[in-house]
Amino acid sequence: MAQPAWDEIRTAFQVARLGTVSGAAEVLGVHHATVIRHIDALEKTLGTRLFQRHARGYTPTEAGRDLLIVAQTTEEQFAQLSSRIKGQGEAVAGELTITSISGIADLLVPVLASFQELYPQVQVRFLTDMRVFRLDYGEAHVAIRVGATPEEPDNVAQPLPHLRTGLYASKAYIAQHGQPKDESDFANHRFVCIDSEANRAPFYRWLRNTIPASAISFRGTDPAALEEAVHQGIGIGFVAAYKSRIAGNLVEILPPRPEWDAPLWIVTHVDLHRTRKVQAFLTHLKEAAKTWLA
Amino acid sequence: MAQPAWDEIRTAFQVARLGTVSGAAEVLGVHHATVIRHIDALEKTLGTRLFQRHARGYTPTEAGRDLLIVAQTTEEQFAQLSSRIKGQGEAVAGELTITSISGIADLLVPVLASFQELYPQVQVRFLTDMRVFRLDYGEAHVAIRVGATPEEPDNVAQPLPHLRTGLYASKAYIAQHGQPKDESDFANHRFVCIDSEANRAPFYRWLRNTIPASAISFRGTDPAALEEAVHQGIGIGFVAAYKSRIAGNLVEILPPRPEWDAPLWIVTHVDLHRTRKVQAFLTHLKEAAKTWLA
DNA sequence: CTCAAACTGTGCATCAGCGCACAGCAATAA
DNA sequence: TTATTGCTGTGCGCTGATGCACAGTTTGAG
Repeated sequence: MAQPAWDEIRTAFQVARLGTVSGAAEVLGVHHATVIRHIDALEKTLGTRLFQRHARGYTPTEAGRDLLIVAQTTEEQFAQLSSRIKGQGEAVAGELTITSISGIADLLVPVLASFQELYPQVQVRFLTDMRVFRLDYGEAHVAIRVGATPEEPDNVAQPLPHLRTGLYASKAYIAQHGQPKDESDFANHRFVCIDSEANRAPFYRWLRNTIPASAISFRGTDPAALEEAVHQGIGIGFVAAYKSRIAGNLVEILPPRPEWDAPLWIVTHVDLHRTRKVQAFLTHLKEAAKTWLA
Repeated sequence: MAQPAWDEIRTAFQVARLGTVSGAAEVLGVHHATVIRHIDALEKTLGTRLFQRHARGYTPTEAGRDLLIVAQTTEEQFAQLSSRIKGQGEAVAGELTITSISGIADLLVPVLASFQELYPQVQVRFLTDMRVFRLDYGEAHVAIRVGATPEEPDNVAQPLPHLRTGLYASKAYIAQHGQPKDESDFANHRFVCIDSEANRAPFYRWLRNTIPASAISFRGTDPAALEEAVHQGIGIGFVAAYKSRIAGNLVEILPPRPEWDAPLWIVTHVDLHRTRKVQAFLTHLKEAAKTWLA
């Protein structure tokens, strides 16, 4: 059975509220003939008269009064919704979904925490996964990406300070195997490396080219596991510079080199990029990123 | 500030619910291009994106999810309203407003009582006044009129048994003044008459023509007062035949004559005449009217 | 009684919104 | 890889909804 058009209900609502076709037409900003046609159409689909017509106006029938009550609340609901939506583009509140690879979670979580402290009405969702979340599917407001420049057409990408990586060993490893004198000594040591040949991280390519396979004593697929291996003294491996500073039990074998740097990107979808909530987070993140260099 | 069109909100609601433009178009029975245009227009008036567009569909933003929730309840409200209105034309329930002149209230009230007993879900409003209520202003569902054939264009009028009127005196009057032997004796008696010369009731025209003014000892404007005067023994006067039967303290001076009869009419507005509720009352009233003759 | 104002109602011309058709893109299966 | 399916997006032609003008009615004031 045919459902009535919502616009016709709104027209009927104004007629019931004001009592005249002309008044409703003025409020709705249409010609009064349009109002009459809406009412006629609505009554036809409902199969009942909504109004008693007379020369001085329309008086609602029982059904018309029923519609008046229902549409009244609808009117209010929509008005609230409208102003809420119009306002929320300007308000820093509601959900804010951030995504990144899990490897840099400990870098971001403090930023998220301080951001939430700054804007208590924001509910932060922090999604990390091996796969790349898609902004154009609305999966997140902001993505932190590491690696090559994002090329998606509808995304806006902004650079963050590069993620510096150096070669480290734990104090436990040094105590057991000593510290390499120079690069020629590396063959006599034990290294930790990613298992995948396909991994395109520049420092692992360097490692595969420089270190003989025999010196690589631990391989794994999970970056977090490799990092833990370095901490446990299993071997020498690459660790992000900021993590080594936090850890305290690591000895720098080779300092970070520019060619090992991984570019960090803030990526947002064009549609959401302009909103004040996203902008607030972006400035906050960029501000926090300055301290990463120190 | 411009309010969004309700139809566009409904379109956006279906898109948010189904996730695709095409799906919403099919449900709404319009072309998918129309759906896209509605969304674009709605987002423009709201000044915010409601959906993230991608090749596989539309995923709602925060604002879109907000709209989804609000419009969801609206959808349900309207569906309920729609079926309620569609059904109520067929249901004998809700308000039923009856109107008549106050003079025949006691004739109608028993009918109303038994009707309400028959259909307990009906709430009866019984309006009586000196003025004639106007059906085309929606003041009542059914009017009981007495007198000339109603001529209003949008009203449907059905005849009821004529209202018979006779000349009566109370037993108290008879005890004091005796009973008139014949019409020539009327000049020696006391009569009760309406005060207005303009009153067109046929029996009062007869009275004004037949009874000398000197014999009319009580005049008034309110029919109820005149009737009470007859009961109190002030004089001989016209009383509806059915009332004299009920009263029991009245003596018939002249029996009802056909030329004194007042036509009774059931009048309804065309728009409401077809509804089952009104029809139910009409049949009930006509059935009850048959007993008035007995 | 007459006039003016306010309202409904309708035929007609116009224009905006609609459906249509096609292009383009993404995902899935073979 | 290629073919297929299902989706979005857009220009074009047309239909149906809209605005306009005028007629008819009622009400209230002078």
